[in-house]
Amino acid sequence: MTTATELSEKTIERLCRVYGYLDALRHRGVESVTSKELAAAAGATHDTLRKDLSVVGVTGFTRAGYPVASLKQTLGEKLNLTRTRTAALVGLGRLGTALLDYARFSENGFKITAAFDSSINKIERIRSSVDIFPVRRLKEIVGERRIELGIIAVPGESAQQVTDDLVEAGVAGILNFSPVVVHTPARIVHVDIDFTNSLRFIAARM
Amino acid sequence: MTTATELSEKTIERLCRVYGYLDALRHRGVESVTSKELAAAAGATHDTLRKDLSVVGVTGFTRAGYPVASLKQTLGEKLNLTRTRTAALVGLGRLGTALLDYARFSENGFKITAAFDSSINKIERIRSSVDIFPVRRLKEIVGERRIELGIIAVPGESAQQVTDDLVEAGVAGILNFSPVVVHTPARIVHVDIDFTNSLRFIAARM
DNA sequence: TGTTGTGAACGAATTCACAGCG
DNA sequence: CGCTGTGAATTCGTTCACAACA
Repeated sequence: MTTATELSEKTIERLCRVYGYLDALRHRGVESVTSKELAAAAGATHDTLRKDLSVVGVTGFTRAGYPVASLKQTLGEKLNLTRTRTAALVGLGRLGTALLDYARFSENGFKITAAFDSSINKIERIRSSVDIFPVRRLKEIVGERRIELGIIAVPGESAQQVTDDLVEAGVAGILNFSPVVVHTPARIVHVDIDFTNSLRFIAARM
Repeated sequence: MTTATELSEKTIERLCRVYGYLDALRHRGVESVTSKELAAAAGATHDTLRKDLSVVGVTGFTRAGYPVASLKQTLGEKLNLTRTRTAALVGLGRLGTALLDYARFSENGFKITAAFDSSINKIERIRSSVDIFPVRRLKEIVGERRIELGIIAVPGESAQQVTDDLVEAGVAGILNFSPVVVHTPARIVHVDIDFTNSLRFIAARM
């Protein structure tokens, strides 16, 4: 049943985007959508996107597009996106606090259930419904609460240390906003997002 | 001289990371570095990274690593990263204001010279050294000031409109933080960063 | 020995081309 | 006719293997 056909990273990324787009369509009351439109929303061609869909077993809609609701449901199951995930946020600088109440996380099944900073000052000052702790309690709290994801918004100097602590505490995934590439054991999935590097990339190509 | 050997996107991305890492090494006073270390900093293997370097003509260091300073210089020239670029920031919500004084931008040759929001309220409230304007003046200001880059931090609903305006005003590159994939003419280089989708991607893989 | 440089082999991903369905 | 589904061809990128150098 669960065809663990090892989806490629690119395929997963595109299908995740499609999933989000289908959600938006559903809210707008749209019932049917073509591969071409989905491709545009995912930033791909329709060939590629249909191939992605066929890889996860979505097939048989050989008429005029895919039904929004059921496709979303199917993708949600295939990508394991139906369950809400808990996350720990580390670093409450400007970016961290912006992420702390980034509404789109909670609207899409990601719930930040603990946040950490090294400055007692900040911990006391920030008003939030999320529990905030000093970073030295990271391993303890993340472990106890069985938090699944780590979101890193600390300076580059401490990013690898925070990564190691999160891994030791048992998270399965890490989203790293610091400007260094962090390293994890192979079983941990992580993504590095470096704003400055994205600007460099753009500058180098223009 | 300028071997426009059409670098691949992956190569550019990695070399940009290397460039940033070399800068950090230089500040730490390190003078020499191996391809292995550069590869780790870029999240790649040393084979791949050496191939990247050879593509931009960096070769001939067949002994014990590359000299930090001169390699940084060379990459800076090859990637066109030596000149400071101006950027316009659109959207001053939580993320936008965080980006407004993200120190790493200015430290790395990117200067936000104008910011825009649709809310007069916010425009008046935010204290910043950057000039802030109502978004309806975007085309006018970006055009006049010949701003090169656009950074989008508005909700998904307005992202494509803002994109179109930026393109019309003449920017050459766009960094889009909204949760939709925006579309531009082929001559414009743009990258879409969708936090929620990155979390989805991680969740789907764990 | 440890490191660079590079052609050759390999593998992955996209695009092409076309059959089939409504 | 427009859309889906999929094998084949092609392009692209990485890894391998090894020579050369210090």
